[in-house]
Order: sequence, then structure tokens, then C-alpha cells
Amino acid sequence: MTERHSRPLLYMEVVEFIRSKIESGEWSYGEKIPSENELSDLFDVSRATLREGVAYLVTRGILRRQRGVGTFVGKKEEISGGLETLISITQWIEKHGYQAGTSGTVLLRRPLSAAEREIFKHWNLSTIGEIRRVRTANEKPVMYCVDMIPDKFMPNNVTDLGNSLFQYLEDQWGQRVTVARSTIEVTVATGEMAESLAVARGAPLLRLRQIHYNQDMEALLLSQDHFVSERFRFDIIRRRS
Amino acid sequence: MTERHSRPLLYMEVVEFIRSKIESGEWSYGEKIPSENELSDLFDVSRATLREGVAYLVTRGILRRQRGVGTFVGKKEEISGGLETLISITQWIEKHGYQAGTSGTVLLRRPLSAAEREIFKHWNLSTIGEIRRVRTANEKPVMYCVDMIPDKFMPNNVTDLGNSLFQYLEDQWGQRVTVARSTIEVTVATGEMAESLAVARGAPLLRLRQIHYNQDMEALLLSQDHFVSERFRFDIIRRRS
DNA sequence: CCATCATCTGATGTCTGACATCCTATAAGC
DNA sequence: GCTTATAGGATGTCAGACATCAGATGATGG
Repeated sequence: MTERHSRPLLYMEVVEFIRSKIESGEWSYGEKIPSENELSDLFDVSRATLREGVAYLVTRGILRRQRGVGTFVGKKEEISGGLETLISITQWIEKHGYQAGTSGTVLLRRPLSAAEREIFKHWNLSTIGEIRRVRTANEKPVMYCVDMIPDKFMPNNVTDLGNSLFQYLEDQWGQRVTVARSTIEVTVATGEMAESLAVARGAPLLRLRQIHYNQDMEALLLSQDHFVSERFRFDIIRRRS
Repeated sequence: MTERHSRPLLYMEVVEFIRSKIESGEWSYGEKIPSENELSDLFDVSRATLREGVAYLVTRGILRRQRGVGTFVGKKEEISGGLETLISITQWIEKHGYQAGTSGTVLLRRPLSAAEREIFKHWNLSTIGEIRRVRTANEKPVMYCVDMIPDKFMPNNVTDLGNSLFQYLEDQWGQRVTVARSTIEVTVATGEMAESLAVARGAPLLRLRQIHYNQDMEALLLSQDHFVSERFRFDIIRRRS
């Protein structure tokens, strides 16, 4: 079921290396980076492999190539980190500079709705696990999250779960979330949610309904995240295809 | 200022060709496509160039490569068409299967705010052009759009503008929008907006505040689009980097 | 002195051919 | 029938070369 991980592809190491150079500030935004020949010597890979890694970063807007001139680090503000990049809520909160926390976790099991049965049909489920949590940034509630996962992956208790569901699924079950389809909606705070988030009932919230897929493109996690939009920015980098 | 367009890169032609094969249905979703050797013969390019084109589509999730096995067309539902793909409002409405229209266009010029001056600093502007429009899908109002562009690109009248601002900027001025940074917010309908969109005052709306950049990463277009979220779906494909 | 043009240099883009590694299917052996 | 080799085909990587482009340099002519 789970993809066998042969040796990671070489050009991905190049990608990671270049990324670290940028993140460490050694190569700063807008600057020209060494030529392909120099880099392929430096990494001890062929120019073809190096180019594949660079191409990967170019299509993501992190690098920019200019024929006859050189390769440049994209400007910081172009780089992303928007909603189009899938990261865990924990990482997301931390990226905003806050400390991520969780409170009021509730674990329960229940039968599936017809729609859920369709989405999770690979797993042949009879029951589904549901996790309700309030996520906090610097102790302040910012999101109300409802996650639904196949029964078999459900943690036994809150301690097993830890802070990051993504991390738990990967460490415990080898299930890596790779892509998600999200729908953005406007909704209003109901009683329980309003209380948990400390907003007035009927206050407008942003809702992200998401289907997360694992490395084999099987639906792995269904989630509904409710945000107080004033407390969080939702940015997206949109690119012409 | 504007980038000189030398001959388009070869691998981009490969990209377009593969795209057309997929869109025409010749290669359908999930299927294996011909091997790299066959394709490089077919397109009459080297395998290196072909691979660069394929890599481009792989990082966008349109193709999937499996070492030792082959290259496959991604499943349809993975492919995108979400908000992370930048298209004009006109295209967007049409993609949903409606006929796109415009009503109540207002053109005006005004001085810049400090924030706008910062964003548009490349152009050395003294005044800015503002376009207010209601966009319709099958004659029904769905969005209230406010676009701000440098004075020099401002159309003289509504007829010049046509339906698509993107098209107008490209045809008339050679300015191609390539990327945008968008912020999603929740807001409420004010008097004029509520009337134009035929919703109650105070009704929650989704707002997209966007900065569009041209091919040289100069800010070209500032826009605030207001949507009635019930009338439109906002999907995003999110990928782990 | 300045403007224009040719030339040179270094960068990315493309080509060719080869070998390495991995996956699948088939056949051989038990 | 099950397991284990083996072969073939696919992508991944390598090496070296030439093509094309953009910017810098310097020569030339006004």
C-alpha cells in the first residue's frame, strides 16, 4: 500500500541544499547564485541533475533563471508560504511567530455519513474517528478544528496524538500527507464554537473544508478548520499556468 | 523595462504539447503516457529537453513520474484549477460554466494613498486609475470588483476595456500578469455593494485583496474583489513543498 | 569627447550517447 | 503452488559538447 522509499532522488538533495542556503541567508533574496557549472562541481553532481533541481525550484517561484545571465533567488515576497503550500496547523502558527498549543481535545468514534463513505472508500470503514480541538497561538484561541480519520489510525488518547496530527500520522503509521483539496467558505460561529473561540455568536468565520491525501493519493484525513479571520492572514500566491 | 522576448524556450513547447494531449482527452487521467525516448522522438527534441518539460508538469501535479515504471497523467481531481492558479475573472466565471458579463462600470482617476505609492513605486505615479465593476454570471451579479492600475494604462472609456482587464493590458500595453499575491478576508456588504450584488446589507462577503505583478515582477494591478460565497466555490489545491 | 558598433566572455539552453538503478513480468527451480 | 533468478523497459544520472543569448569591453568614426 505504502510506496516503497528507495533512495531519495539526487536532485531532491540539491533542492534541499539550495533551500538551506537561502533560508540560512547565505544567498539572499534577489541575488545571483553561482553558475550551474560551479554548483554542479560544488554538489558533485552532473549539470543535468543540478538543472533538474533548479527547475524544481524555478517552477515554484523560489529561483528565477535568465538565459545568458544567471540564476537568481526570487524576491522574498514572491516566495510563497501562502495557503497554496500545505503545512500543518502547528507549523502554520509557528510561522506566524506564535507558540502553537492545543486545548479542549475531544476524541470520539461514530458511523460514517454517505459522503464520508465515498471519500474514504479505499479503507473499507465501518466507523470513523473524529478529533475536535481548539488550536491556540500564544495561549489565545485562533482556530476550531474538526478532523476525521479512518478508525484504524485513531489515537487511543490525547497524549498519543501530541500537537501535530500530521506528525502523528507520519511517525505512527507511515502515512504522509502530501496534498490537499481545500474549499474556503464563510460561515458563522455557533454556540460551542463561539464559546471556544471567544467570539460573539453569529460572528463570521472563515472555514476551510479539506480533504488530505497520502502519498498514494488515497483520502487520509478530512478536516474542517474554522478561523477568526481578524486574527490570521490568509495569503495565497497565485501563478499563471 | 519590459523583458525582451527572445524565442520561447523549447521545453515550453513540449509543455504545451503535452497539455493539449491531456486536454483533448488523447491521454486520459491516470493513464501511462509514452516513454521519454518515444516522446523525444515524437517531438523531435532531445531527451534532456523533454525531461525538463515533463519536470515542469510534474512539479505542478499534472504528471507523475515513477522510476522504472513510467510517466502518468495525474488524476483529474488533483490537477488544480483552484485558486492557486491565476486566471482572469472572465475565465473563472466561464470555467464554472456560466457566461461572463460586466455591468455598472465606473472609471475614475484619483491621487494615490501612501500604501499605493509604495506598491507602485516603479512607475513614478502622481495619479492612479480606478475601475469599479460588477461581474455577472449568466446575467446574475456575483462579484464586485475594484481595480487600480497606473494612470498610463487606464483605458479612455468602457469600450476600450472590454470584458477582461488581463486581456486589455496584454493586448494594448504588452503587460502580462504572471503572478499575484492575494489575501483572503471576511467582510460585510456596505450600502452600494449590497445593492449591486443584491444581498442584504451586512451580509458576509469574501474579499480577495490582490497585488498582480507583470513579467518583470513589477506591481501592475491592485484589486479588491468581493464575492458572495454561496454563489461561488473557492477551492485551493495545497501541496507539501 | 561621445556615440555606435563589433567582439569577447560567461551564463543558460539544447543535444548526443551512454550507463545506473529501479520496477515489473516472465521463466526457472524447488 | 510458491519462491527465486532473470530479462526487459522505464526513469535517473552522468559526461562532454555546441548553440544561443545578454552584458561588458574595447575599437571605431563622428
